[in-house]
Amino acid sequence: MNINKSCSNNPNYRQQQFEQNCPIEYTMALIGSKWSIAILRELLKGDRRTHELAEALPGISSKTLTLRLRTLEKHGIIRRKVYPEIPPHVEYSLTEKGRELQPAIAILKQVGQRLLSQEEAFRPLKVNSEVTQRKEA
Amino acid sequence: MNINKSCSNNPNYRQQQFEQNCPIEYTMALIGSKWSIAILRELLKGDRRTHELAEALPGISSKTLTLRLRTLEKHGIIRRKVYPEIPPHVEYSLTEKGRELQPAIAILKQVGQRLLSQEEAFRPLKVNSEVTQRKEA
DNA sequence: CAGGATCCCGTACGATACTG
DNA sequence: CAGTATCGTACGGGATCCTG
Repeated sequence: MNINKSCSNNPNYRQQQFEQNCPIEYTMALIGSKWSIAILRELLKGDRRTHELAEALPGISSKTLTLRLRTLEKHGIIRRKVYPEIPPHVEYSLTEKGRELQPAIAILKQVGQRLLSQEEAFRPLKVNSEVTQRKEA
Repeated sequence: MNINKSCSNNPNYRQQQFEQNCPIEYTMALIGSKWSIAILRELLKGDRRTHELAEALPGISSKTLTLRLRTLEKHGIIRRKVYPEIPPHVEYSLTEKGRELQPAIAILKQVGQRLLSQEEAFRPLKVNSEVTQRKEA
């Protein structure tokens, strides 16, 4: 596991350029930016036109939407189909490769649920640094 | 699944403050920032002193390291033990809650490996937008 | 309708000191 | 050794306007 070493001392973390070697960084580059997962979740439900995505993701800016879509496309995660009509018609769909992200997204959700429930249960949520006596003394 | 709706139109994504409801956002708040996973992976190997972490994570600044550690601690992911000695001695360890992040990290790695191998296999890596004829016509 | 071009801002992170 | 304080920067992302 050379991941700790090679992974994160990388200024371009979560950018188009990443360490090229670290699988974790690669995944994070795909799903780590703000709207990526939301877009992917939407496309997991089915193909979507641009404005359908925009409407399903209230708050996203058109700039960010296209930027994320371009990046995902670049990595072969989604496919972009242009129907040369007027008005324009563009449809996005997940590729097979893109569907492989689903388990990752699912786990992120599962783990989050478990951790959230624990957070509610104990309600510490504040720094509870312990001061301990010397280890051996 | 109200996640798309509630999840990501949130300006504080991946910050200490998050939507409080979305599990995915919560997980991303924990592991989404640059050095989080690297730190967690190191602590998964065993308890670590501050400088041990710093040395294992070449490139991280002391500021960022402590910031990440504080955040993780705040969420009950790690534990901070202070041995009041001179020179100071602080030791970090994963909590039980923190260990639950391991499967997520593992999946991120697995998925990344699979996707990376496909990337090498096909080497498209460029935008290959298709222009298609009208759907029905 | 899809999306490019600008302008702007918050902030996460790095570099570099400096303390107890 | 562990951590804070300060300063500077890059960049992700929002808002707005504009085009084919």
